Amino acid sequence: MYIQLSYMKELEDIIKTKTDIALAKKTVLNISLTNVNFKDSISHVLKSFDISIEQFNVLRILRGQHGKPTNLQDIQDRMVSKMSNTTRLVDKLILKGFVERFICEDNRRKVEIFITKKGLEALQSIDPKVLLVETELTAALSIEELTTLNTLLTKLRK
Amino acid sequence: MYIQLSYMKELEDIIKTKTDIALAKKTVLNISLTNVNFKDSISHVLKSFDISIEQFNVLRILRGQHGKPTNLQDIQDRMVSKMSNTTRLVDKLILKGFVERFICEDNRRKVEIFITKKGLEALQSIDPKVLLVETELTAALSIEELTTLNTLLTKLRK
DNA sequence: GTACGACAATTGTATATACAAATGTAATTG
DNA sequence: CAATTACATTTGTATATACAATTGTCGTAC
Repeated sequence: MYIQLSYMKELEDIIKTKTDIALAKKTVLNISLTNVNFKDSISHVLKSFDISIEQFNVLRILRGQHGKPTNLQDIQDRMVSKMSNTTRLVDKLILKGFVERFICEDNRRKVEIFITKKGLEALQSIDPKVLLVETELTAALSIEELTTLNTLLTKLRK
Repeated sequence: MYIQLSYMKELEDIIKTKTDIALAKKTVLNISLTNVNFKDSISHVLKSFDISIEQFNVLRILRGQHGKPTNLQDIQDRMVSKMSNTTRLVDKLILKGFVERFICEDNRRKVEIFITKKGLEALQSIDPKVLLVETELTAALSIEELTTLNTLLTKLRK
């Protein structure tokens, strides 16, 4: 009887563990698959504007500054995926005329980056297209379900 | 009264739309952030084994074949993020001695790729470390919550 | 005020990825 | 059976990313 109980307990642990394993792996895979889907769709939209997702994100960060100067570190800290080499990403945006870069007079080690009128106009034409895709991408879930999803994702990163 | 009702209706629509917008954008961002978190942690573990996530995934696909020959297209179809150039990824794995490549005798256009003993051994030592990280990454949610999360993610991709 | 460490950004280099063009093989069609 | 098309992979090239080393600037301690 003792043996049986011990055995049962062990088996329960194994089953529970295996469920945990499967769930953990499944979740990581599921997030990855969903992210690939999202990224592909949004990249596809941005492609016609000759801009990458990261460049788009940086432009939006700069717009959110409302003219306040932004240096490279600020940008990097606020970027979704901390990519190395924000310098060269900004270079690309400068080449396209979407941003300007000045040396900070208070601290000559820093640079100040501003979005240009052209950059703001580009964002204005891109925004609705991206929004449309984002809405389509999440259309399969109700508002309640999306809210739950966001709550769980936020909790997951705690 | 008519005007008021009409106005109310309009406002409701605007609020609803704005909520939708916020939720759609928030969800896309949340997935991206979570994915970056996951990827960073797993990459960090794999780094000590001198292997990338994509290489690790391909090795696992090959192991899942249990000796059945696998060609490049099969691998590509089963990869999470359809990267171009599986050829060069396999090249890296060959250099490390983790896989072997043969020309398929039935159809000389195809190549057959197998995981080697060394590759299987590498996977065996990597697996528990990755599993540990995956478990830690999902530890903030209960089994019920993780199940809900997976259900929602799956539904989202439909 | 000069020597030192810390800071902010840039540059160099290796590797990774995306996409198009090219190579070699097989199947099909007249 | 020669020519054409489709298939499976590889190669070329441009761009992107990761990481380390370097440059120029600032703050501080002596």
